[in-house]
Amino acid sequence: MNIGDVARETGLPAKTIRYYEDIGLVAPARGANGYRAFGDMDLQKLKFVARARSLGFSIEDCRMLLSLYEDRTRASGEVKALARDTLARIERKIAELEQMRGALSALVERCHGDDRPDCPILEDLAEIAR
Amino acid sequence: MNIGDVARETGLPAKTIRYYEDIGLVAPARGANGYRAFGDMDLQKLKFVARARSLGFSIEDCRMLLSLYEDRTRASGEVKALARDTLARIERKIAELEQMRGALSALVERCHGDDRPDCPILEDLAEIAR
DNA sequence: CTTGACCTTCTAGTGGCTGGAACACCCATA
DNA sequence: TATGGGTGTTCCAGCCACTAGAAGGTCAAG
Repeated sequence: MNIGDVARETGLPAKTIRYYEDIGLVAPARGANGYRAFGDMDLQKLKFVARARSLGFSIEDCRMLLSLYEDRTRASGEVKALARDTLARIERKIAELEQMRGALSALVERCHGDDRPDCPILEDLAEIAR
Repeated sequence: MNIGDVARETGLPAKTIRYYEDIGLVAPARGANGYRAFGDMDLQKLKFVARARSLGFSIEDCRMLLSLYEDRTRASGEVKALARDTLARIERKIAELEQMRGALSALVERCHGDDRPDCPILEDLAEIAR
């Protein structure tokens, strides 16, 4: 399989796959022409990583998860701890964004948004700067 | 005012303030010793930016907002449009993170997280990779 | 034989800082 | 007057996870 096929299969851009090779997440073989030759295992790994990334795991988490996945004797506790940390990080981020959304949407609602120059949004920004 | 005072007043790290000068958001005067000498307007601007950043506006948005703020004749519609775009971006990000949270928390709950090697989290990652 | 899709490597840029080195300066105390 | 600690300065490098783009090699169809 060439990189384009893998990109289609995994949904990852080819650039990203090359980057993942660069940082050592996968190590595809090379054909005589210098093209990357991806095997089934490479494809599996990349799908695994794509899924983990979509769940919010960092690249380093993914590296860890891959090695845990390959270690048939690992305890599920390790994986769960990693997942819980990730979940907590996601939840903090959500809370932060919800805070922003609340404040900003209140301002947007109060701003009439027409041709007049007075604007509650700028007033809020400036007032807090006082 | 020296940079340290401004950092205390605005809550921004001194490094960040230097960076803001670098990219042209503020242009403090310089004293004879080469130290930045911040005036009241600089302080106001930095507080304005800090507030705008905390509401999720990008640096480029902040630049725009500052110039809109300085333009006494600008229409509030421009500001509102910028704020609405920012709000939409925040809402998309929240939705994405909530999606992650849902999927990941379901997995975390199903994982017993003890010494046994079977782990629904890894199984999910691998299964989708099939 | 040409076209066009694909592949390669490489450098550099994104956003918004942050860390650290190496040096200058200011002020209070001994 | 020495000195020591807390400030300030510049500059370069690094973070994360890619992404853009240039310059070129390869392959299959018509």
